[in-house]
Amino acid sequence: MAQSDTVDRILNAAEELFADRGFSETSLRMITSKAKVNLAAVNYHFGSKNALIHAVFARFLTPFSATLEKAFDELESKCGDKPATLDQTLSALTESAIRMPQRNEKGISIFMRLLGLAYTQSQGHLRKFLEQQYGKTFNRFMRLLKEATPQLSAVDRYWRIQFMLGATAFTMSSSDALRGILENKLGVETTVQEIAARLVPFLAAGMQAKDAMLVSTAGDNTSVA
Amino acid sequence: MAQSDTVDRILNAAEELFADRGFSETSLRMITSKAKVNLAAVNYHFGSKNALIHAVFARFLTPFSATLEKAFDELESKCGDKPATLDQTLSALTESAIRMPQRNEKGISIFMRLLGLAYTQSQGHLRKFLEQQYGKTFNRFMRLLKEATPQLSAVDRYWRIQFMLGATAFTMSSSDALRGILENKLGVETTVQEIAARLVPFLAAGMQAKDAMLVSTAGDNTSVA
DNA sequence: TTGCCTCTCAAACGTATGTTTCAAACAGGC
DNA sequence: GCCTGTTTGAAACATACGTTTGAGAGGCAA
Repeated sequence: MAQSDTVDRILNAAEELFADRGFSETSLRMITSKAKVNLAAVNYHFGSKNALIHAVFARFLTPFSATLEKAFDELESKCGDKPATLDQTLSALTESAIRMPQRNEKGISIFMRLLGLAYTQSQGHLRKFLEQQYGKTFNRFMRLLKEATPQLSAVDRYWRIQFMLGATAFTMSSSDALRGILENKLGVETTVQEIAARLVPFLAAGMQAKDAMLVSTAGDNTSVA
Repeated sequence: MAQSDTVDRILNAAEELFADRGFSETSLRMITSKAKVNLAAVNYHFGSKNALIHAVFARFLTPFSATLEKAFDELESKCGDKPATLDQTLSALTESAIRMPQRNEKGISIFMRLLGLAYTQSQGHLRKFLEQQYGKTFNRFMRLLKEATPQLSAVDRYWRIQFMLGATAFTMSSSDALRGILENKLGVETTVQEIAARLVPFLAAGMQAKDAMLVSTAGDNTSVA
């Protein structure tokens, strides 16, 4: 009983503190005092701070990538040999995220912020870990995106995927702060589910925008459907 | 001669290292050794590490916000009492950024990445500094965006602006790396100007996307006007 | 020259970090 | 009971950090 209890308490505390303050700004002493365990417990159970970071991600990402693979399986079998649409592909992603069993009400938002930090904050070891652990699923998602946007040139698709990733990672990485601002300014509360529901149509519209490469400053319209 | 030389070398080194590694991950010793100046020079000339961070931002943002204010002046006088379009507003921004005199070829991309870090990394002091220093210009930009998208609710507009900022900051921040990948994979060269030209229609399409809020996963919807 | 002010330099300071150590407490099988 | 392997605890370790100190170098006016 002692073992798993300590490990979980460390993971819970670390997850929350990392999401709040980033990785380098969170010390092991903050984590262990929040978790009410001894300082040495982290190195005893995980080996190092970096390994703890990996464990925090693995605890969420391993079941999530399994769920996502299943969702992709269903999507592909449902579509037969037709390619899935862009909306279907993006929705498979967001719905898998939302349906994950959550430890508490903040579960998703904490983890979205962590993912954003992982992408933004240049932690070499983390990126390597995520890539070799979950790269396969990520590449499958990219393939689906490609099949869903056959009208785009490879170059256009490449850049627009970067735009999508940017909007997502950036928003999620600061979503707590943004939500706070929104509540103060407009008096509205927003859940992560709602943000995702707003993000998907934004991204889908952007991905399918008509090219306006030749329109420069002086000119006028960019036709958008 | 000694003075300005040291100050500039510190600023140049700090700018590059911050963009590469983030603020907390960059030590004063890294900065001073890259700049080939004494460690104490930072505290002598700037007072503290935080003040150095502010100075790095101010060196770029102060002339940029002046350029931007001028661009907005021209835009508003050109449009008379009609509101400027979304494309015009976004283009005023990107063109002002592109036209800024740059210290070197990496100028823009480095600074875009810094802006992204400032937003993502929870450095309270930085956010306060930027807000009180350049909040006026930022609010003017927000007002233009508001007038350019009267069809959006305040909440929708708020989130979509966050998505735009994310896509922009994220893409620009790593545009050097992304450009390299693109050249290797597809054999195409891309300039920052071309990326901006691709980004603007993507953003404009996203901003003007039809809402799909009622498409929800399981049961409940999230009512937001 | 002398005096003054600005700037540089090497060294040190105090603090916080990740990690290690080793003894004590605890569990379960014999 | 005793023994064995696992887990906790308080303390210390080595290192890196931002910052401060005080001596001295250099330029410039009187």
